[in-house]
Order: sequence, then C-alpha cells, then structure tokens
Amino acid sequence: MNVEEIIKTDKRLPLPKRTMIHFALVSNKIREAFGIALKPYDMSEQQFNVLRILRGQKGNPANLSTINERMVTKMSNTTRLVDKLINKGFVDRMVCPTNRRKVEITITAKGLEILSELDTVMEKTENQLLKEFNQDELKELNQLLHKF
Amino acid sequence: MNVEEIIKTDKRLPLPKRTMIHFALVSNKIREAFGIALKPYDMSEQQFNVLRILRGQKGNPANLSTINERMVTKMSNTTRLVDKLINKGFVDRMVCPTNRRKVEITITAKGLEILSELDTVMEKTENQLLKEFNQDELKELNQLLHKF
DNA sequence: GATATACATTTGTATATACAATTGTTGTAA
DNA sequence: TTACAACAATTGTATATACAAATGTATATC
Repeated sequence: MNVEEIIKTDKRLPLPKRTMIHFALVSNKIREAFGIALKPYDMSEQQFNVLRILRGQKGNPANLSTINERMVTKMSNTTRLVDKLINKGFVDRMVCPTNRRKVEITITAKGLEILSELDTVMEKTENQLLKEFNQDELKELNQLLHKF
Repeated sequence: MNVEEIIKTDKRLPLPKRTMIHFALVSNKIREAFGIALKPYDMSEQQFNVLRILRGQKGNPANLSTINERMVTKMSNTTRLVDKLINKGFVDRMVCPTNRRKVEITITAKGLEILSELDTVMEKTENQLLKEFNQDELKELNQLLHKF
C-alpha cells in the first residue's frame, strides 16, 4: 500500500499528515475486506460484533447497555441493530420479568451456527490482510497502536 | 489505548484478532477527533478532503472523476458531496465548454479562506493524536502500515 | 404514598453512504 | 449519417448511522 500512489499525489507529505492518511487508507482497506467477506451472509461488521459479544456471554443474557459498551465501534442505536438479528432468527429478545426496563438478549442456536461459519471466513480475511506480517511485526504494530 | 479495557473483555485475544480490533479502535478514535474538530465549521472529513484536492490543483479545474480518484476515502457519490460545497460557496461548478460530458470544479476564494482556517485546526488535532510518537516511531508506524 | 430523578430502551428524524438505473455526451465503425 | 458502445455525471432508492426526544420503569427523598 503506497500512500502517494493511491491518492495520486506527487507532493512529499509531512510525516504526521502522511501517517494520518496512511492510517485512513489501511482502515478503509480493512473495512472493505471484512465487508466483502460478510456480504454473502448479509451480515454487517456491527451485527457480527454483536453476535460475538452474545456468544462471549456463555449463555447469560445481555442487555443493550452491555452490548453497547463491549462493541468495538459504538453505535448510537443498538436497538435497531438487534432488531435485524432477531428478524434473521440469530438472536432472541425477552423483556426481563423482574425488571421491565431491561431486556434480555441471547444468541440462538441458529446464531451460534452462522457465527461459527463466520469465524472461519473472518479469520481467513484476517490472515489475508496480515499475510505480510510476522509475529514480531504484529507485536510491534500493537505497541505502536497502544500509543494512540 | 488499551484494547481489552475498552471492549471490556478479560479474554486473551489471539494476536492477529487483537491487531484488527486495536486497529479499528484507533481508527474510530481518529475519525472521532477529526469529526469533532470539523464540526464547528459544519464540514465533514470528506468535504475537507475535496477542498484540499481542489487547492492542490493550483487553479486548474478538476472534474468529478479526478476528485474521486484522489480522495482518501472514495465515495460513491461525489456529485452530492460537491453540491454541498457549492451551496456553502466554497466551490464553483461549470460545465466544460469543450467536452460537455465533463464538469469543471474549482475552489473559490471563500473556499481557500476557510481551508486555511481548517488547516490549522486539523494540524492541531493531528499533533494531539500523535503526541506520544517521536519521529522514529512515526517512521516505523508508516513502514508497518506499508505492509497492508 | 406522592413526587422527582435517573435509567434503559425505543422511536423519530436528518444526514451519509452504497448501489443501481438513468441521462446526456462523445467517439467510432458500419 | 446513423447506430452503438463507452463514458461522466446525475438521480433514485435503500440502508446505516448520529442525534434528539419520548416512553416506560425503578429508585430515592420527603
């Protein structure tokens, strides 16, 4: 991925600006790759993220606030995101009987099933994106990301 | 920025997955910071990007394809993006006299003016985001990003 | 026990973006 | 010259997301 080539500029970019642009380009590339991987399943990255969170609950139901606080990319509207997963039968929602302010959201068997398929697909995409990196470079990258 | 803390997980994430999540989190942070910086000017990152591209033309008009191919984040609809800039008086659009399929888009004096303000704001944001990095680390980061 | 406050979720609305279809224009080959 | 393919821009439409307001419920305070 060469910055100057992609944005068709011949200028020398100052290093901080170059870093920001570089970052945005890589970020777009990653999002695009995951988007394409998920598309055949009619699933967005956000929806996938919610399913993973619910599986991580290991049977315990989650409420919307919990889901939201664990999401990688926080959405302002988790209700509608969950709605879509319910429509597809991947998730169940129950109003909590003791506290009706809360809802209990759980992943269904069908949800777990699709998720295990998606895991494979996503991991493949991940490996493809990271194929030029060795273990040490990944560590180094994580250390640098930590500085943000 | 600590990954596990932010997404409230206590699991040990495998390094490639951790890298992807880390990346997404940083990317969100950056977008948010630029978004906030631009908000008082009622300007999106995309609109800002278009203005910068037009200034880079140094007086020469650009058409939509050119703008699109130089944008950091490609949009499927540059027409409407430019429309908004026209409404604000930052940009002019003229149908090209020699080839009526094309339009010529130029930045106005008012556009250049706001852009120079924005430059300051954006650079400040950039520096804030990168304040923990020294020159060598930035180079290192760029080298790693190059591997994507 | 009535009232106020905080909280969790839902709903409404505006804007952004992706994708597909359409319009208008040019260049080219029969 | 006409018919057609290629192209640039625009328009239409569906979906995604951000932000604000509304709804319903529980808890605290008097």
